[in-house]
Amino acid sequence: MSERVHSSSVTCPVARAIDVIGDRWSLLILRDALDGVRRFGDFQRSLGVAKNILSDRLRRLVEAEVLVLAPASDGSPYQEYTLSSTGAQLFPVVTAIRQWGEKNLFDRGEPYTRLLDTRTGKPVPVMKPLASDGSVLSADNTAIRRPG
Amino acid sequence: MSERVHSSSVTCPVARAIDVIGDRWSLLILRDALDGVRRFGDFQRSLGVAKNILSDRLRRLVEAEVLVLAPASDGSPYQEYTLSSTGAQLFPVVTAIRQWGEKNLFDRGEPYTRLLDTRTGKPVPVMKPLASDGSVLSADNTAIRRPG
DNA sequence: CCGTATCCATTCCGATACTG
DNA sequence: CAGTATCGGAATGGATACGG
Repeated sequence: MSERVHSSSVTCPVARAIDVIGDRWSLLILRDALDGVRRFGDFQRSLGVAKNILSDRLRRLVEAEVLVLAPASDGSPYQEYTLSSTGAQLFPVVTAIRQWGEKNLFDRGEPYTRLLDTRTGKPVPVMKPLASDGSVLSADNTAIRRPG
Repeated sequence: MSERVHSSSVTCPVARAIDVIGDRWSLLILRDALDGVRRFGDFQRSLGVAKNILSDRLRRLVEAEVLVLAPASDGSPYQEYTLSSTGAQLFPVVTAIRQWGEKNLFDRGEPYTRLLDTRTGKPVPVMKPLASDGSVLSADNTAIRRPG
């Protein structure tokens, strides 16, 4: 069911983009994918989402060609969900969201996690800097955020 | 009902941000708000959303302090939904989404609308440039996109 | 381990009617 | 014009149970 290939006839790029990634789980999946998560089970554990929902969202993202199913990478006989070049270009989107959240949704000194450590797979807690006066955060998102 | 002031105990800035703006209608409302839309009826016509839904989303955004209810601005005896400073900082988010959509969700030569003309209130159709080789779009979102 | 299928509760959405 | 109230259908979400 639901044969809609491209977002109907929406001519607004924002609206069309939202049809693809403007969903809670899809956005969270992308966040993880951009941090290197590739396996079904890893997404599932990271997000704590029901498997049927995860399955549905992953399928949608693959259909939208944001994710691509690749044969494997380690020994496992399964497939991985990797970012397509289109999907990789969502980095600025997720980064902008993250920066807005860091700056506006946390109190001073309140700890937050910045993605997962690419090595250990564990969240990396950091502190919102207590810097008193004029905040230094620029409005763009060019700063590299990867810990390593 | 629903007394959640801040997103439960989520420590990921992306997740917390998504709880506020990661909804289809909220994102679309923000898109319009960032282009100067302020009145209930204008949002309603622009989005084509049911009034009860719009009412709900606007209320949420006000509660989250992304939007602020201001007494008026023209003669009308009603209130307006204006962006708070926090809300205004979502510009990079919407811009990043728009750029991704423009670049990846439209065919070459396919027309799309870039927000609304701030004067006339009508959508401004533009063409995706046919530029052949290496795309110039940088990975950041610092470029100003306003037509005028 | 990687999914799919099914059941059930909750939420979301749109249309409509109604108030000030 | 700016909402609120209500109602029914659709989609979503979680928890299993099941099969490759």
